[in-house]
Amino acid sequence: MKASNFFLPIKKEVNEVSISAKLMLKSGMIQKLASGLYSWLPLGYKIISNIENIVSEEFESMGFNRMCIPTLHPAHLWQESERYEAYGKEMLRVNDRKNNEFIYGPSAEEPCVDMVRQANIGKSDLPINLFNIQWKFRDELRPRFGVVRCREFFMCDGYSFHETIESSSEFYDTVFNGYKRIFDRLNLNVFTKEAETGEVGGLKSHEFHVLSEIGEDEIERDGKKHKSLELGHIFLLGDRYTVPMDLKITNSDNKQTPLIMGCYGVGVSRLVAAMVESYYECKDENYSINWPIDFAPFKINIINANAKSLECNQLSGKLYEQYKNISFYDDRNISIGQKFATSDLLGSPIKIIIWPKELKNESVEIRIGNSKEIVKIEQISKFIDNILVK
RNA sequence: CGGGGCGUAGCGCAGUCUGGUAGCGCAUCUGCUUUGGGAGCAGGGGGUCGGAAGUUCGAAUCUUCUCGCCCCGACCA
Repeated sequence: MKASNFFLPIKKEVNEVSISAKLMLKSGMIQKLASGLYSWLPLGYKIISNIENIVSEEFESMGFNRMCIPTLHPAHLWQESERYEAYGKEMLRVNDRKNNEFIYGPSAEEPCVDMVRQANIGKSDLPINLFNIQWKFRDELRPRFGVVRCREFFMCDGYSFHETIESSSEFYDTVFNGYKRIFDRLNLNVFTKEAETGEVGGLKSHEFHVLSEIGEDEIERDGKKHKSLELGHIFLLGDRYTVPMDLKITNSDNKQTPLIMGCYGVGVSRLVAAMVESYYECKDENYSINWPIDFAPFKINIINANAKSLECNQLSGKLYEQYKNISFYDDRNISIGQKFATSDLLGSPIKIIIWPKELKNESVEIRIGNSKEIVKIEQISKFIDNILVK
């Protein structure tokens, strides 16, 4: 991507409490539309999509099938499970033109049960493991910290259907371990804790937390109090939904038995904030982000230090052609200071700076994290490829 | 839901107490000079002060109502 073709509205000043919200707004990742509602601008959308892909891959590798449930659900499904009343004001209720009642889903247990129910399944179809990554809405009392506690958020939610508690419980453990892999891949240092099943209900649940300034729970660690932020929550639901919604199969004794269900959530949009929160750096009041190479919005940032130099333009353009799909090429005719400021917020792990003076020695500067090296032009590909392979 | 606060140009703010029809920084536009960490100079454009009603000769400023937003608490899979 060329800077001149990319909508990246960087702001110098934003008024926000949390660092992640500040940086996400500043760097042009998101924009506030209303309280608790954020638009994802091109940069932010790349990041959330990368994370979505990682989460999706891991869910598939655990044995889930990806599907997609609409954001609007008919109210009657939620009346069947008796959560329509229980959810209270957090649930957004809307009517269509025929005055039928709908809700904007805060979760999707009910429609997912309905999906399986409609399929008229038998014992031999089990287990069934489904997930979707979809926008959810909860009308929070007090949205805060940008996309950390917002009203419309992007959530990955998995649902499992088994014949017995034993097999459901076994799968629960598979997901428990799968979650650890997801957070490992995202370089987030999570810990788990047993939790109340609360509104969702069921037999047991575990939460996945990361220590964070913007956490909303308080926990004790090494005798000290820390704030922690919940990123995931898994539930062994038993027959909490399958009994009231009448989802059952005929077992080998020719008896009708309710399916045993599990549900597994990960806050994808919240993950972005958690990651910004853990990858930012601050030097002399200048904030920068350092994205790990696996999910950086752009792996390579090509910085043309002088867009008026024919030689600089030629080499920059050539490098851009070579790494087009993974790079951001700052081709603008602006001061180098502004390009570095943009670069700091973009957070690419590999930065190639084409300086006129270095170019005279047939070299460019390459920065990886906080280290810099002068690399001969003919060595660039080798140098870069070596880092990309790792 | 209780307490506090804010709403003035795209963004960040001053002006409100003590009424006299708006100002600063950044951004933006034009020109010239610049380009090794958010360039400099000169010139220009953009708001009628969240909305409504009221008081007044006159309201960003005072009064009332209303909408939106934020912070603390409570709440939160």
